Amino acid sequence: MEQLRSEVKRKIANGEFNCEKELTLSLFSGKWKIIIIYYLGTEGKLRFSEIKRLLPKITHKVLTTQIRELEEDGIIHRQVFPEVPPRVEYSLTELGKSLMPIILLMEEWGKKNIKYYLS
Amino acid sequence: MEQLRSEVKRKIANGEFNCEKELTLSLFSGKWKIIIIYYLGTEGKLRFSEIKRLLPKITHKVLTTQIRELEEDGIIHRQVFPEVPPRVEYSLTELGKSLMPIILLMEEWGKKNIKYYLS
DNA sequence: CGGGATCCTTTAAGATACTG
DNA sequence: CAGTATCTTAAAGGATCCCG
Repeated sequence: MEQLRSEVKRKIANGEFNCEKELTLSLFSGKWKIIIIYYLGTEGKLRFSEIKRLLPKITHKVLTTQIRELEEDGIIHRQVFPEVPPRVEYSLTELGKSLMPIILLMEEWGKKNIKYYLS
Repeated sequence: MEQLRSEVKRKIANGEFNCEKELTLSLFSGKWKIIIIYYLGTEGKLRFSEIKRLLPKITHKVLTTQIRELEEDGIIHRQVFPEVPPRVEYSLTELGKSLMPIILLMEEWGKKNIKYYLS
């Protein structure tokens, strides 16, 4: 993997994590990150506008930020096609793909236990 | 389980979750929550001051807040012993215990992949 | 189409002091 | 010992506008 210039790296360097699970959790910490990773994991690759369509309530700028951070953390890969208008496709890196079991477990837990939070 | 008056419940009611994994993730979302749940999961039960000792950098007030939210979300149980000075013991509820596999998977992922974020 | 810059608002977290 | 109240700070998120 190429060199990362990520927040995670900075937090490790500054001793801001108490343990490794906090590192993992920090990768999901952003209002839309887990669902972006999930969609890329199930769809394979998606264009910027396709992700945007899947998340109608996210704003353009926020999607850009979330994607950029995931990229800096080595979770997603960005491929630019030099066309006009530009086309950009996103996909999970191998590291990103390895997060899928965690996400699926969270999905499963949520489906099973949401009943405790209803009404 | 007794009635919950939690943030999660409110977010469900307001349609703030896109999917069930976001519900699950929200339970961990607080700077110290995952490690508090983890310690209670491994230690069984802990007093307020014991948790505080395990997390030297947390402030008194923030610990109170994190604990209170976890309690409202049905993740931890609070038992007060009517003594002077007061003694309060915290432990995971069954719902809280069921989160442990997710946390352990995150811990494992972090230990395995932290190398990508070092140097 | 995808992205960056600026400004504003909201929320979480931290500091501090006080209480039964 | 455990908890509450108030104030301040910092960061995330969101609105809007402009650009190749």
